[in-house]
Amino acid sequence: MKTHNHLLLELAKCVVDSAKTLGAQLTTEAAYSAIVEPPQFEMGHFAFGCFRLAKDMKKAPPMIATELAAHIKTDDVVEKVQAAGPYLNFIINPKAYGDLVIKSILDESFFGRDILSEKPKTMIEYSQPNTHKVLHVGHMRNLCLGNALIKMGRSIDADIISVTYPGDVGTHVAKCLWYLKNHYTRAWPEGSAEAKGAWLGSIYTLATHKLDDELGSDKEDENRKQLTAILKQLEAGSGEYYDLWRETRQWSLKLMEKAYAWAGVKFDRWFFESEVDAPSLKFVHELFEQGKLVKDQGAIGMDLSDDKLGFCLLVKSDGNGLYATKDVQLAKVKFEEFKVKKSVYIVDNRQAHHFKQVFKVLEKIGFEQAKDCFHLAYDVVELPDGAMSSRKGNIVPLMDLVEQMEARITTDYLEKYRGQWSDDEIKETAHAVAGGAIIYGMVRVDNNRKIVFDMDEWLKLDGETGPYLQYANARIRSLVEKLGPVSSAANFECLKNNSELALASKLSRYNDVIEKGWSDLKTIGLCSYLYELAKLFNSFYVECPIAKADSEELKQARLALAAATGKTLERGLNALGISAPARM
RNA sequence: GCAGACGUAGCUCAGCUGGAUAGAGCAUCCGCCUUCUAAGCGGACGGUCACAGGUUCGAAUCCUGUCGUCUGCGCCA
Repeated sequence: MKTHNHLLLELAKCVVDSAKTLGAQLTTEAAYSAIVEPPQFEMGHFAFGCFRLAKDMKKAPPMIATELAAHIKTDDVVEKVQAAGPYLNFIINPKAYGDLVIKSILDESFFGRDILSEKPKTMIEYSQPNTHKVLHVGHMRNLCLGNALIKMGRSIDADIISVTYPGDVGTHVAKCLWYLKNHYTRAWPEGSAEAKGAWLGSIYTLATHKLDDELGSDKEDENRKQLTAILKQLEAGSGEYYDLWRETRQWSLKLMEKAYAWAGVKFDRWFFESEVDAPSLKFVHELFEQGKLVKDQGAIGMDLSDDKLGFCLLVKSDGNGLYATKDVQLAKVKFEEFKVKKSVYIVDNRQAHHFKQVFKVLEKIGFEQAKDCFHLAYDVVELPDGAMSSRKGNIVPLMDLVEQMEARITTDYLEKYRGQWSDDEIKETAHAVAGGAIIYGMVRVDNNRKIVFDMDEWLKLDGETGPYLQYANARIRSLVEKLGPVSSAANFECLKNNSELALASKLSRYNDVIEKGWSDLKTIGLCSYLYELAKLFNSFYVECPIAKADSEELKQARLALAAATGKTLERGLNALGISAPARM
């Protein structure tokens, strides 16, 4: 493990030295990783729990803590050390916060530290929306989660390729085109491609309704025949439906691009289902000929019942492939063409069984990278009245949410600046704040927990929200602008107030949080951290005036602390995919 | 039936590779803008951590079982 936190490293060395005088062996790494934060800051800024040492030393932890404390001298880093039960509590010298934390944040060396011990080439696949369907808030969770993880990873120099995998072929496309051509009587809309993309989603909904309604009627048979004929044309790559597909597909993709642009998401590579479709069948047939797959009831697949995964179907009895077929092919491309070592799939948890099967198949056909394939499952977004479905007609289209959010932010908060700020800035700020609210809302909940999307709740911007973090940052920007320039040569020893020290202490943890978030592939830790940081700042802001500080040196130290907080907040927000407006 | 996820305050959620008195936000109530941005700050109220056993010096956290909710389990994606 890398001991990149300089402050914790100093404390760890202290503990090791002290333990040595007592005759106990302890590695620096072990000491480093055993340092925690006490429940209350007043008790100490950091603490070392003596439970591990208790076994080696054959003494009770409180006794060890007392003995360790007696052998630690205070210095530029440790201002005070005291045993409290089984813990050794450290109070850090403000000078150390200045030297080891604030200064390095201000010159940004803090953020450039070498944190990861391993950097395998990692592909992260996320955002797999279907063309010809509605792009709704449910898709936003996947998008925000993937983008945040990639931003976090890249901020500490992880080697990542980001890819998306839109579903541009399949029965859903056929249904949409079928309705459009045969049953849509009104004029097609004019306007932008992305607007037509959104309209296309509504056509798909109409199509499913009609097909459902006619199920069991005399039309059912004819409908099925028409859909099959459409699919044939799409497969053959010619015909009126193929031409229509090419045109309409483009509209949906434009809508996706608009959503991605809004969220600030960029992909290194777009994989389309249509491009892996044919090769996947070819590949699976090769595997069958090599004897790696079996035929059963006219279909081809792999029997995984020994692994308690059932039968993985790869070619249907009608000769067509399935979802799993394409995923096997796509994985092959990822391994062979992109040479990835690790492969992460961000897909909702209903696909857990599917991916277990796919990864097992990959392993059995000889891809040893299969063991480094990981399905990052997350639970879905629901509405208060249940799961989102076009059938129930309870879908919140993504851009509806965005527009409502931006409108609300403008009227409630930004209109007062009209005339004072440019119209562009108001618009950009509304965009940034809406992004903060939506993205933070999506990534602050742990992956395996369902999100119930309640529009009214989301439009409120108090409490633990993205805008709360952005607001703290905007306050800092304003402070620095009014009271700057910021000097990192300030005398930090005059920071004595706990609200100053707690803030500095929290700053020191930033890299630890990012590292853990990336290694766990979770965003929640960073969300909580930034919220706590902003909260500590807001308390500090109220308790510790900067402009009217008792002395010039205190003013400078506080200003530097505030500026360092701002840099960290901005950095952290960006690592979640959230932008930090200069004022709001 | 089998498998997986979840069950913590009225509501939404943190905390979970065992460790100090279980924490936030929302809602409700009480304070704070002539002073650096009130999208803010301070305080009050609110909990048999689903239940029952077990492991341990110590369990919301680990194990087993029960109950409840959700999801998945061969020709959809």
